[in-house]
Amino acid sequence: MGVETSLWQRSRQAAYDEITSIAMGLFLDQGFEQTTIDQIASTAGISRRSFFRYFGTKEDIVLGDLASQGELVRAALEEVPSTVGPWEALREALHAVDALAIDPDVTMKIATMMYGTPSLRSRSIEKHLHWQTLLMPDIRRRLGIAEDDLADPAPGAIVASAIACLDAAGEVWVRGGGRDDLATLYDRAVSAVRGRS
Amino acid sequence: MGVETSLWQRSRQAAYDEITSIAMGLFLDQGFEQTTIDQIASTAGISRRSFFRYFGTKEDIVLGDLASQGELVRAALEEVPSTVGPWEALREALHAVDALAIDPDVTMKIATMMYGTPSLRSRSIEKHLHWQTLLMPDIRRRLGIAEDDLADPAPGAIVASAIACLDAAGEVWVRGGGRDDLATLYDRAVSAVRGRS
DNA sequence: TGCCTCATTGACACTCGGTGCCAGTTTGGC
DNA sequence: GCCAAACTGGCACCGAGTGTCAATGAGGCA
Repeated sequence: MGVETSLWQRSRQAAYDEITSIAMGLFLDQGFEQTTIDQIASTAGISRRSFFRYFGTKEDIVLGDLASQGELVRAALEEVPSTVGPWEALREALHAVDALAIDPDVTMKIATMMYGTPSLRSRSIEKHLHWQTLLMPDIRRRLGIAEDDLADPAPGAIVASAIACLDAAGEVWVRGGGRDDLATLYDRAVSAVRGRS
Repeated sequence: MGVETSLWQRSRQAAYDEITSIAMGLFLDQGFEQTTIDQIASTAGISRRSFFRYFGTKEDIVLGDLASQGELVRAALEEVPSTVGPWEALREALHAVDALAIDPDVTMKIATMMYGTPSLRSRSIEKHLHWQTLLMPDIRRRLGIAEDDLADPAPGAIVASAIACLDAAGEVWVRGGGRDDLATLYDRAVSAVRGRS
């Protein structure tokens, strides 16, 4: 019962958004590692301690959405009819993320920063690992493997490979300055992996 | 000129090995995150500061070898005749790592720790990412792609997928308590990814 | 044997990310 | 207008990692 988004939740969200945008500005301006949390907090006008009530880690400012995006991909994946094969289904599902790219210029800057900052890169991999666990059950189902059969490496391997393809495509996309289309690069990566020309 | 392994280098190596073994003992005993560097240092009878002259990070104690193993795999990969396709060649090359497993019991414990400790897991993935850059040139050659053509996501995708398969296989191997053969699991993962049966 | 040199070492101080705790303040509900 | 619950800021604290510097110890050389 009651409204889902209480007044409190909304103002909290507003603060969250503002901190994010301020921090992002600092990151893009002077680099991720060169920006300290004290700086972010004081710029945002909050205490250092309060910052950690909004974000668990510094990396979460950049990657915070990634966790929820994982849920999004999972939802999209389960929308795909169960007759569709794993690869095709994953292709569909991963397109859900694609739809979020708002400003391509900013996206490019963030992506460049991510590929160039070790701690960010490693955290993003961790998040992708989490995607893997989210998507695996569905793929396992598509392969006709029992829910509780954890002895088959196939589902994990397929999901991990698909994500690896996305990653490889992303890297080329960044290196190319965003000239190519990410979806096209992804398809090319997948067909290379699967052997089909 | 002169002997490669000076007396000094050798004693340093001995100290390195001893610290590693002491730290590993503590890790396996009380967990990675529960073990502090101060504890390692004092147990090993060195100062905290000296510890960081042997290891850049805490994770490097566990994963230090992984970097050099990457070189090993690269060397093994380049041994494989250039007529052999990328997947088969990678299969051969990755077996080079397999040969290092000395004590299967200890290997199992370390692997379990690695898959169960977030920071270790992400660091190990980072190292694997480094493998990727090492192995890509050879695979690019095998695919008949020009050295300077970086616009094709294929080589990176294939290498990353192969490593992802190894990772997925490793996870299942650990979960299964080492009952299955890692090489077999890897093969199964790869064939699942490539669509063959 | 004694000296010179240079790498290694330990100690101290410091930065930065992250957490636990507590007391004060704001906010929503009644 | 009051009460309880949640938010806030400040403080102390921990652990990882780095810079600096003085002391020490071993090897080379006369």
